[in-house]
Amino acid sequence: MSHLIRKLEHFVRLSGADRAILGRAAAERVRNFAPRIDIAREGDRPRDVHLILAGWACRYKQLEDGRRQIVSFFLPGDICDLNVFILREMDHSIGTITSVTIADLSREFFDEIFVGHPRIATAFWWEGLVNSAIQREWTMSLGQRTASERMAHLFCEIFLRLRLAGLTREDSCDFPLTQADLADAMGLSKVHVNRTLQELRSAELIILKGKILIVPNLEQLMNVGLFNANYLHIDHEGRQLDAND
Amino acid sequence: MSHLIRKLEHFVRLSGADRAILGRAAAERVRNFAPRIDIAREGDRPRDVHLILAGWACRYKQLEDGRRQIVSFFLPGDICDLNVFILREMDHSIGTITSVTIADLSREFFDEIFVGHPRIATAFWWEGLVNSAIQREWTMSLGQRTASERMAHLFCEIFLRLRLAGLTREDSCDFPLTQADLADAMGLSKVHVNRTLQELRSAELIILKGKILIVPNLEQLMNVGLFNANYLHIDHEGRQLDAND
DNA sequence: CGATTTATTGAATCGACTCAATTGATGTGG
DNA sequence: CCACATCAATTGAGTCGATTCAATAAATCG
Repeated sequence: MSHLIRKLEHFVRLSGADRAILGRAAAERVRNFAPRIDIAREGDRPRDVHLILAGWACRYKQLEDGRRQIVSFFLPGDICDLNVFILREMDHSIGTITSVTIADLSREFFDEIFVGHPRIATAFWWEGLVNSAIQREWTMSLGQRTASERMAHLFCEIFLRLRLAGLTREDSCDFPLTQADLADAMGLSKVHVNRTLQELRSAELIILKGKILIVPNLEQLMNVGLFNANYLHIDHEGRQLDAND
Repeated sequence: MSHLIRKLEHFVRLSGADRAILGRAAAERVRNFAPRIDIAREGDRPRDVHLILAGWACRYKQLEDGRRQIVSFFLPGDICDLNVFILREMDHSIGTITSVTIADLSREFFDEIFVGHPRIATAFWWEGLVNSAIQREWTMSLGQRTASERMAHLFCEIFLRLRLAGLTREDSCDFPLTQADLADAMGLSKVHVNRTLQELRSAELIILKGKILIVPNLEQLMNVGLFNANYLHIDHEGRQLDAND
């Protein structure tokens, strides 16, 4: 939960009461999943909105012949689409990467938020808009960036998103993705991911070993990935809505 | 306006009053744009939510070195992100393809909808969720589909979206995109788009000439594009919210 | 510790790209 | 309404980024 609050507070400052409501909602229906398990499958009826409390997960889609694309990653503090439950069926699957803890948030919780807690509501809107922007940026990456630019870009994005959630050290963070995961996310073959990683490593842009990523020089990596952080909208803009305590 | 209503009614049946409200909102602040003009630019402060009344537009992003990616198309009846105005600046540009007529919808209009008109609010939510799903599907296309699959898929998507808005004849529709537009949208070179089109044409999957697209056999085209319409969520699911008149 | 997954390397191939030139449309002003 | 200018579409040839297939090395896990 703290990861969500930490993230949202980059946009809107919440009151103690706001934080308490979020804390309660996230403590109610908590579930744990093993690594490499589906939380939801394409075709399922969406019931609740999931909040990731701990661990990494992803959305993915698959073609009949097995080709698989990871369309987004869920990091701690991320929420899947607000209001999904108005749809009849999932158009994609959600699977875990590591072991994952989620909280299921009910329709009623959101009804309550949207009528009585405008600051949280605004923060949720912001979260959703940023997720859309991330999806657009992935479209950009897949369409225009070369393999190494694309990888560098993804490393920047994940590093910054983790930092917002308070999940980085100085210049390092956990990084549990396998090269196969990276391949599925970047639309590249495993072999080429491997070679591209070697390239980034020998340029001393990243150190990636034992599920830990070190970014010695973020600015440099951003340059290589043609990374512009504007799409993450990390400006404290909700000021007019700030709580006073 | 009628295109928006027509589209939304695939999900929620609206009342006469609902339709009237939408009609009024869309008549208030109407603007016209010439073809190949920017409606909004990356970096601008977002002021209003735009509703496309007529014509085709697109969102696009550009890298410093000029590489350009169209990340989505706007067709008549489409709305750009709800609540964009809470963000400080645009992370992408919006440009016209043809001449375009838009209506600017204000913050106040949405406040009114979300408190007093739950059916419209639900329909807007649905619209937004479908747009997210479309963006994910583009990620899938760019990451996994081959050039010809990708093109076939796009033709299917556009044809179906236009049909929802009431903008197709039997098996044909307007199609004002140039091969350069297609290239920017599909992450391919112009030359390769040209060759891929020839391939689809000689397989008699499409007839594309003079800005008119004919799809002689949609089912066949869907097979080639590995197209599954589930992501458009065109099931009349909001039934419980239907108006009675 | 063996078993399985993950990472690495080499070689051959192919899909898509670039460059460059040509043909065909479209549109505008005189 | 034609002539010219511009933009859009097409074709050919050579190249390159990324792929596939296959084998090996290194981690990780029960």
